[in-house]
Amino acid sequence: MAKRESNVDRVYEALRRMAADFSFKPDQRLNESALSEVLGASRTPLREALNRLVAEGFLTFQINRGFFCRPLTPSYILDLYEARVAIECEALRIACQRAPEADITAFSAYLDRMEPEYESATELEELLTLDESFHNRLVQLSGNSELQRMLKNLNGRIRYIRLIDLKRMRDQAEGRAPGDVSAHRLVLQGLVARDVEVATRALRNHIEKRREEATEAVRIAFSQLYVPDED
Amino acid sequence: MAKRESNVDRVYEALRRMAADFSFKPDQRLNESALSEVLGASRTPLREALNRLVAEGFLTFQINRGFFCRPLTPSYILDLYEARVAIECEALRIACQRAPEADITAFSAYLDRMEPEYESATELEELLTLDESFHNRLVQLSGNSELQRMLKNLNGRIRYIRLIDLKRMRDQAEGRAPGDVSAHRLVLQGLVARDVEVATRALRNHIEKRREEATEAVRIAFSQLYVPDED
DNA sequence: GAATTCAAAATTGTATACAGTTTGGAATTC
DNA sequence: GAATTCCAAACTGTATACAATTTTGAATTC
Repeated sequence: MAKRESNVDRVYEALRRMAADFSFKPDQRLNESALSEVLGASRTPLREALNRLVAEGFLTFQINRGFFCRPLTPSYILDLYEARVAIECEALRIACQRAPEADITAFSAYLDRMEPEYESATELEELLTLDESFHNRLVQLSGNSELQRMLKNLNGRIRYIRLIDLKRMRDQAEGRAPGDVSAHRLVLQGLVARDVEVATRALRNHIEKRREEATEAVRIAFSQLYVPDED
Repeated sequence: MAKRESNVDRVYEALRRMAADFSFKPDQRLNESALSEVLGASRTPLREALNRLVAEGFLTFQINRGFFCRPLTPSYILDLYEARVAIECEALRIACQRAPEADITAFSAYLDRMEPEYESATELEELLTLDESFHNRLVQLSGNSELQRMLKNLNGRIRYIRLIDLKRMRDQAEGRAPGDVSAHRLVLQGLVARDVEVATRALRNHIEKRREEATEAVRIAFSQLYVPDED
């Protein structure tokens, strides 16, 4: 009965969540002693986890000054979404070319099964998890572990941005945030036909549309957040 | 006079090099005490560096059993090269669409300047560095830091494979390993014309051709390396 | 002689101590 | 009162010690 999760893993997960949610303010310096107390671990495992997060792009590091929360700028958001396009469209291309017919059928069935959940989801977190799940499964169809790893990393860093976006959508459209079901259907249609051009065009359009909305949503959220702090 | 490099950075670089060169055997378990002695640092900074390398995909980790060298399988090589296609082709697409004319001109001049070096390079390391440099600069033209980060990571993990490939090429073709100058020129032509389709097709073909050669080279190198070890 | 048990040795996991560096603010200067 | 100096407090960097876990191999069993 070997332990499944190490203490470092636990600390890492907690920190990743805090970094993704911006529980730390952008550019904030992280105090190791305070964090180790909050997380119930000494500085040794804490720093191991922090080093992982730096390598993954969640945090930054300066010698003798420690670890910092990453700032959230429009160009950073653009970079992340463009990277998503790169990863997902290439995965989709590969899937069109060589995913087994059975896997595509299963993917199609998955989308059918999820559609009602999409339509009825009320929690933003739930909606986001469903959306992420669609994209993760799409990349899984490529059978490429590196692309999956990269998408997982991007999703982790983009999650908070998407929540801001979804929140704004819901606030605007009396309580309904769109689930992108139709956009996902378009991608699936291209995949089923194994038409690389049609499928990737649909996916690219979908992600880029989301990027524009998210950038705008973050801009608005920040303009409301960073009101004059001076006295 | 702030120090530029921390001890962890130094240890990290040394370990990354060892991992990339497969100074560790595939799947080998790394002994922390032995490594810390070799690298002249205690286990605390050593483990911080090892955690970074796990996050970057150079090593793997098992709880209570420590750090392991990553095995080098054909499907792993395929994954890495496919990820390169994803990153580089999307970067090229972005560059075609919005790189400043001046940057493209400078890139073209760079290729002109490098061509003689390519032709005269004798060391494999030198040739490889020149080739990596071309691809890095190409992705820089996109202005996307995430894509640059991802390519840097992939290049680090793929370097040893490319060396095996170049070595085999040179051995086969009496002392001349091809510098891919003409393939690079084709990509540049597409970029100068800002023709996304032409440019990305040339780049994709180039990388995929390299992948096939590299996979074969590694297969041969390993069949010679892993001769019957039993007695 | 193959499988099993078990304890010693080796190895990893982490708290802690302390050295080295940075930070913040009081004292000083102009 | 703005700028500068300097020192104490806070914080990071890392060696080390020891606890927890895994590995190894000798002894034992069938």
